[in-house]
Amino acid sequence: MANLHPHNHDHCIRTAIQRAQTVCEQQGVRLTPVRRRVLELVWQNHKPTGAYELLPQLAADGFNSAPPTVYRALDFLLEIGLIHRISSLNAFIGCDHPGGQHPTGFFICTDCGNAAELPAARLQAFSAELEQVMGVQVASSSYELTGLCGVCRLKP
Amino acid sequence: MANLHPHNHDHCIRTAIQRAQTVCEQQGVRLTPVRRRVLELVWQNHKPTGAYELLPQLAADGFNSAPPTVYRALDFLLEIGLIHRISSLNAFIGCDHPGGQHPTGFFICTDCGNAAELPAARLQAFSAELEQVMGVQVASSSYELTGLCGVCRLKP
DNA sequence: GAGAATTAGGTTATAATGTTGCAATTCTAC
DNA sequence: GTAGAATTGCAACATTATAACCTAATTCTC
Repeated sequence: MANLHPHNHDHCIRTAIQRAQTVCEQQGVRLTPVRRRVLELVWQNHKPTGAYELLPQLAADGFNSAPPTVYRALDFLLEIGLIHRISSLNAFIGCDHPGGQHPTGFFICTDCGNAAELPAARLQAFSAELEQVMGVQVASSSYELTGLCGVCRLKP
Repeated sequence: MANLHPHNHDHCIRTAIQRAQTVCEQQGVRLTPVRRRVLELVWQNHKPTGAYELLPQLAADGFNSAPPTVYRALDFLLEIGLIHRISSLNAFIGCDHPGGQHPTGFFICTDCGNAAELPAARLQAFSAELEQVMGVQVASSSYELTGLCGVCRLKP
């Protein structure tokens, strides 16, 4: 729930970038300037962010800013698990704990707009339970919840 | 898993429409010709169906077929829980067990394209578990899984 | 049953989101 | 340093969804 509460924002971004670099080195892929900048922007917004919101932000930095540029960067980041896509919002958000492939899951507060990643272990367990019960073989999954977060539910 | 296996298709559609009529009467809303036809088409396709796929199908029946017509009908059907929206596919599919509001959840086979609704009770339980653990209040939820269904995973 | 209020549908245009195809450039490995 | 691969630039286009405004149908109230 860390990201539903106030916190040191710059720190978030910096560590996210550092982790990204590590992951990219490990996987032998390139964190190019556009890709890095897109990742920074996604973390900077710190809320689910649409691809088209990133375009002007990229342009402001002197980067090329046509849709394919952003989508290619986002696809790359999705691919190696540095961000997630929240399809009910057509939006993207930084991954809390990149490194391995894990199921996507978010709670999205309808009041403040923040999104908190769901505990991967529980998602994994539930997915396994469903595989069992339904006799299927799960390849990917995404769970999206909306409602009021711990902070907003206590507001007047 | 009923709808991942061969079955009497016309029967599906007929019962879906009958249930829809009941639900609409109960809720005091109108199942107008366009709405009914859209629901029939969604069931007829029997796979997640995009709004724009419905347009020519509606046109063939002599109905008006502009995007707003279809979206209005789909919104109505969503509202009263007769269909679900699968946002990772931008598609719609008939609800197995309409009547009450319940969490949306589907397993989508990447091979045959069929979608099976997840057991609502388990979704409900998992959602409650997450509410507890995360201290949030859930208003809606949608779980979308992909992979191989029981039939397709046994194919060569 | 007349008239007001509500709900539903028709029509046109446009917004928002995402993709394709190809040429130019940059990087990597040898 | 050169061939091949990966990345980016660019222009056009495809898909999905909504806004705005008006007309028609239905329901409600008296």
